[in-house]
Amino acid sequence: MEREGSSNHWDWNNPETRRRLEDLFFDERGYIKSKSEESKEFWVFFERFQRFQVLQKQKTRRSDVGEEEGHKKKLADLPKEYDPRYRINMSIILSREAERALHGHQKKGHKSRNYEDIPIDKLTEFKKAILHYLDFNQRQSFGKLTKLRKERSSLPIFQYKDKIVQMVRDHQVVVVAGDTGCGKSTQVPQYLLAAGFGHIACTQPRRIACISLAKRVGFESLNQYGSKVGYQIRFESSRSPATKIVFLTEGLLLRQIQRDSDIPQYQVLIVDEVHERHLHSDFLLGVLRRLLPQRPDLKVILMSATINIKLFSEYFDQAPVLQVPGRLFPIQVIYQPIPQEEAVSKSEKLDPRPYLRVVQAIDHKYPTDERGDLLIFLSGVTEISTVQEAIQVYATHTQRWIVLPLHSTLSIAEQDKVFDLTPPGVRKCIISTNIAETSVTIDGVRFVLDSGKVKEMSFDPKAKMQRLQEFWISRASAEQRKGRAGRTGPGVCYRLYAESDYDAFAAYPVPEIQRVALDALVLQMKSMGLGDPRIFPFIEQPPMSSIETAILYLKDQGALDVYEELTPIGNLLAKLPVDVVIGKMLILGSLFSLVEPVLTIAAALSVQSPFLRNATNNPECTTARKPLESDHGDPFTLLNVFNEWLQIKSNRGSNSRKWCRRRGLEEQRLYEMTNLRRQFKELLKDHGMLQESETRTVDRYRRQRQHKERKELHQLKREHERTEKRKRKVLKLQDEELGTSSDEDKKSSKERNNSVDIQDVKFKLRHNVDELRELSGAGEELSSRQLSLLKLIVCHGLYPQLALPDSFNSCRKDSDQVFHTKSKQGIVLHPTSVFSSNPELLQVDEDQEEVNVNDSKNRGLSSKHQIVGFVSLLETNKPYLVNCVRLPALQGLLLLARSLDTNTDCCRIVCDGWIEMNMEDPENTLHLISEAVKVRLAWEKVLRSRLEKSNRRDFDEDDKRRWRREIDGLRAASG
DNA sequence: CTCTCCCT
Repeated sequence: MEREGSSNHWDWNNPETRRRLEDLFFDERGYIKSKSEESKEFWVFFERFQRFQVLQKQKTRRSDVGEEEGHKKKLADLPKEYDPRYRINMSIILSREAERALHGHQKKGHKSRNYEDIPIDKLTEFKKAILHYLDFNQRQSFGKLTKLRKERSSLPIFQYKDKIVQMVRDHQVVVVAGDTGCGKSTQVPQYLLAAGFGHIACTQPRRIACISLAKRVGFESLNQYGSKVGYQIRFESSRSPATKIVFLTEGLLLRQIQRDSDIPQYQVLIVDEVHERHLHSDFLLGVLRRLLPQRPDLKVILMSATINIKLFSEYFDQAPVLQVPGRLFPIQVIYQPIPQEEAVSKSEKLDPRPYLRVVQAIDHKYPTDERGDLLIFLSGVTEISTVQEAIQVYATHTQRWIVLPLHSTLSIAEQDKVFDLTPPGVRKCIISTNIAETSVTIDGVRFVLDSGKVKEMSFDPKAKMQRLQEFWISRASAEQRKGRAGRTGPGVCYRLYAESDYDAFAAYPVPEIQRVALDALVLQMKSMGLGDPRIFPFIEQPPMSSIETAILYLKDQGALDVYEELTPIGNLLAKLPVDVVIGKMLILGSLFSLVEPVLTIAAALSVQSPFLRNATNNPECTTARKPLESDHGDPFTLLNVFNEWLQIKSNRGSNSRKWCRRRGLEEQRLYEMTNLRRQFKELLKDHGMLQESETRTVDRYRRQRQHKERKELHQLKREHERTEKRKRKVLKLQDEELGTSSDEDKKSSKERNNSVDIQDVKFKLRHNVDELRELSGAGEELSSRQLSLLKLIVCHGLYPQLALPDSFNSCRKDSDQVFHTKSKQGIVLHPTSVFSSNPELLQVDEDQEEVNVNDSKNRGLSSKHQIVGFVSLLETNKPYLVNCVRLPALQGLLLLARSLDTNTDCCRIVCDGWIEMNMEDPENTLHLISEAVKVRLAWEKVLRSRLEKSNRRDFDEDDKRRWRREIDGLRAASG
């Protein structure tokens, strides 16, 4: 009776009821884990199932069709091949408690559990629902699996499956050449795994490719391998001991080889996209060629587009080649060379008219209800803006296009817009750099418009200057660009050059190794014991002058000795994943109690600038940025940005995303910096340059709070992962009258604020913000003494990258300030530099002189003169100094210059044979020089002894005391 | 008055 009664008032939706059922049926042994994401999914299913059953009862009350049959037909579209044999054996899915409850075997002692008021028919019903749920899921998986099998077997490469396996069995090196869409990157690793190979690594030039390939391959196997497919990139890994296939970046594999040249952890190495000819992949091929005889059991598969295959095959002793056809739709090519008068416009600005004409032609020729977006390839950001402006006018007028720029200096949010959808009858017009050639793949592109131009970085070894210049693309690039039109259907490629131009293009782009500075490469080669880099058998030799320049530079920097062997410093530099310049800062920085800001600056100079270019036009942003600017130079501005951001981060309740947006900062770059500085710190510790930090004592209250917060963060992360499915937004047309964009921005930013900031969650799981803030001293202002030491450390890293202001600068306007280096005259400040907008900081201000002469030692000397340290020299339209620091000339040069020459009466000092200082007080000059020499000797001694001891961890107390004394002396003298 | 693109 009682049971009947409670059954009538039964409510499946009662949370308490649900909790109790979960307790009873879901446990650790069960297929549905209690409180798991799956249990949530189950309840969603359950509600549908209940509704369905009610419906079904009404319909089939008098029908002969069994209830169960009915469900099966309605619940899912299942393939005919499904066989109920695949069903899970029910007996194992229920917890013991549940079985007892169902069979009424509850023992007296278990009364506390109190299931008796749950009616037995409800228990049975619930059990049935679980059964259906599991069955439903299995059928779904089964359906997915058959669909995937079909897809996989329709890939062009599928025909060659056995052939590939056989070739790999028979040869140590195999080349697989296949064009876009043949499926080589996803299938080859799986074929090899299925054939019994294990420990498979597949390298990719880009991080995102590693993640998406691991995801795709994991998905194709329906995660039946579980964690058997994974990826590993810097700072991120989904690898586990069970991983059989790992996708990793070329750079990461090279670091692994540097640690253990035999890489015993791998049996098969697949090097993908070798045709792209990146510095890393060319080097990796060289390293592997050396390794093969030592590892006869190692299998290497090179994967390439069908480009220049002979080169790769020959490099590996005529390795066999398998060519696989690609799968692209046909693409019509239309050559439309730019008329003479538009090709060379007077303003030297790109003429957008030929581009606009193509857009209009598309509107004219193709009905708006036909699918297809347009992708325009241009060489650079300014070109994109010019063309964008012109097309936007037309787009606003016709309401048929949404114009989107795409390049790497755009905020990540803006880059992601190219994946959004358009309203019906509207096409996307994506105007892009070569980022869309390989790195960003946009489906749905039907039209490609190719300018035929690309900007490429080259290197001038004489001035140690980077040069960014525009060139014609290669035929290979032209084909790659064209191919972007045929991914989802037949396409059209408009080329704004003549077919004869195309024929005159180079066949391939110049490999990176032949264009860039090889400092880091040579250093790494030395550290890997690869011998003389001049005679290393690269697949294609870099210019000998590049190698010589690199060796000379490394010698000059003390990384190589006269025999071109690694010095202790060089050895350490080779292990730091940064430019030599940054590595030197880190090494010197670790000798002082100023490591923390040095770590931050080194990290900041190793990532893309967090300052978004777009925001420079926004006056609100520039005002909000003002307080972050440092008088001392750009690296210090970056330091301020990081420290301020960290303050915001550790302040619960404040929104760092909003803080960044207001200042036009890309927060992602700050996250990257946090990861980098931690890696630097750990490497310096590993090599004995820093002492292990004492474990901090945290009071119990705080520990509890941290524990609770972490739990919540994990919960948020899981929640996010469950609901992750990226929803593509529908883009809006720009309003004809006034840009509704600002309104739109506000709205979308609000929406974004409401959702979980997953980057913030991940960041807080990875780093202890409070600890980070306290350790990095983010809240504290540096004393002027610390600041001046910090500058010296930074400039010691930069040395000899120093520039002198031209003596007539005070007569020039802000943007025309001229500087000189030893090897290059007439350089200007990059407009992003603080000094560019505040050039007076670098000028000798006669009024200020009075104020400065309060230090007796410096009386009458050029302490007011400033020299400029810079991180890099970049020539675009003009040669620019990038990332500048100012340094008091006298102090800086005395402490940094390689050579100091004086005349007999000491009224002149010539530094490094090019900077001359006129001294007013010869007696004091001598004193200063001897002080400087003392400091430099101490500096060197400390460094050497630290490096020599770096293999031993046990510094004795005497050492420490001595170092501290010397460093203090040094600090006093240089402050 | 401004910078192609990756990566340890």
